Amino acid sequence: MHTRRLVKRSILGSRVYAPSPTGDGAPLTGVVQAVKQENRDVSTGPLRNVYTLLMQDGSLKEFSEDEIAVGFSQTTAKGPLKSSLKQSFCNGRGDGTPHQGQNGETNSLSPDAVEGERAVDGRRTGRTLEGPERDHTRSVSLLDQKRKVVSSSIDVPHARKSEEEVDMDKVTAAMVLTSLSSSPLVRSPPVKVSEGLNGSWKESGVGFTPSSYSSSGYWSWSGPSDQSNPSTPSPPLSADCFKPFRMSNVNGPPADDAIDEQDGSSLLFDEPIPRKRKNSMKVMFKCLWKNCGKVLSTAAGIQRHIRTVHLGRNCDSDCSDGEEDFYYSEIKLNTDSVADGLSSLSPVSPSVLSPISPPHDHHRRPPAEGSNGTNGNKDNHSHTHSNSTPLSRSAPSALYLIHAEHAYQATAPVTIPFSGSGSGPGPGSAASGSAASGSAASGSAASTSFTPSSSSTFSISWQSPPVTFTGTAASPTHSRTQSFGEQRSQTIAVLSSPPRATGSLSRKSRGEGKKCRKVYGMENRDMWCTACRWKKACQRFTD
DNA sequence: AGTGCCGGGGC
DNA sequence: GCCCCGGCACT
Repeated sequence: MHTRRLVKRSILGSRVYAPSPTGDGAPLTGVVQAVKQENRDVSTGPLRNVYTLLMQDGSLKEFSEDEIAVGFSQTTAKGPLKSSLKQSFCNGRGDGTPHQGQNGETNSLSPDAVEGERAVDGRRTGRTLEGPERDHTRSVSLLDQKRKVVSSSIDVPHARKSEEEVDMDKVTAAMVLTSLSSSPLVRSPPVKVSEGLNGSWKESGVGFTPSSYSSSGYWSWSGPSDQSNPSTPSPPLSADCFKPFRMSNVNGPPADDAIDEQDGSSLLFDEPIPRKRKNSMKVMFKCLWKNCGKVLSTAAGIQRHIRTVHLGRNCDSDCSDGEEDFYYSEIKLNTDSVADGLSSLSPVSPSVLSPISPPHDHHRRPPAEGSNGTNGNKDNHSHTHSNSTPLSRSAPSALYLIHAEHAYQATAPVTIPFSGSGSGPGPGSAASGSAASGSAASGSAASTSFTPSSSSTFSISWQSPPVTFTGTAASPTHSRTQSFGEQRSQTIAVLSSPPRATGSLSRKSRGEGKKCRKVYGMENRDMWCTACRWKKACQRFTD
């Protein structure tokens, strides 16, 4: 039913026979390029459709509906031509169902109808590109005109589009618009799709014709209802096909920017939107710029971000030299499994995911101990502090937005090392690093960062130097099984909680060096440093 | 148990 | 600020 209606209203692109201007009786073949109505302002008399035909010689001529030999509307249909068309069309549909006479209006009237169909489509799409200016103006007018033509001369319900169809129209339009503007690479394949489409889709009962957008102003295709069927031929992605829509943009349903921001990334796949959505895959683009980590859903967006924010270029993408490409990476997400992917994506950094190793006392003080800042070990303190700074800077900004739940975990020393290149060992080695913590004199260096395996792109560089932290004493295995959120919280606690917030629990381990007591003994207590005498941290033999 | 040292109190 | 001490953590 559906396709039949669509076919009914297919006018543009149809090959018709027109009377020879010389009047010698030899008909000329032309392709309908536009339809308009005459006598529009005349209240009396019926409206008359005038068809602009692209003749074989390339010229454009206008003919009234009475003049051309085609089954348009209710006008005359030349017997043999009509029957020929009808026959071929029925064959094309593959259902043999008898059709109403006006069905033939869409199709070529030439004897080689089947071939003609493709030829017409190919020509039509080609034509729309060959004369941009002309086609632009024409396309704009076509939409309006066609709407009227349909309503006035063809008995077709106006409101044929379901909401799903409208949505699909938007999706398709968005997809095409983005494909046109994002990457030239995606242009070529869709053309092939379109070419094959003219055969296969029609044969499967799908009528994708220019008129399908005429009644509503949207481009659309009317395919099988189950768009999700992977085996379903792709909807027309041809840039050629959609160029008129883009140029005309009468109703302008899709906003370019909005689409670019939302679905543009999807066009990096050579897959139609429906299939991609079925896979629930989403591509995000992460800014790799230091201190940034911004994640956007579109390449254009991230490029714009990099260009404007990091490269300091305010110009449009035209003046881009492609340098932005080096500063972002693509992240593929399974939107099903990563339900909170977006929320967790930005904050997650290798530092967050680093394994935690318990403190060891081969050193009198773990390097991070200096964060206490009360033992007079200024070097340690400042060192740790300076280490934390790059971490903070290099971490995604969203890190600071994480609320530190489970802050209580940040009660014991922990080392959170990670490699700056982000190429550190994966989860498995993280576990090994934790296991080796007992013997790792430089445990922080031996420990490894935890790179989430869910996405390979997490291994991108975060431009952070190795750093040792004092923080949570959760067991290594715990940290391995933690959810990202927990790990984030843990890191936040590390970054934000005062070193001594938990009092004695964060008490630094006892120094192993000689102290006044040992050196001088109880007998010579007067020789002790003041701190030792006062049972404070020795200030003479600091380690 | 010995030791380091934090927190606190008295002066 | 000086001095001392209780008490905890660690070895």
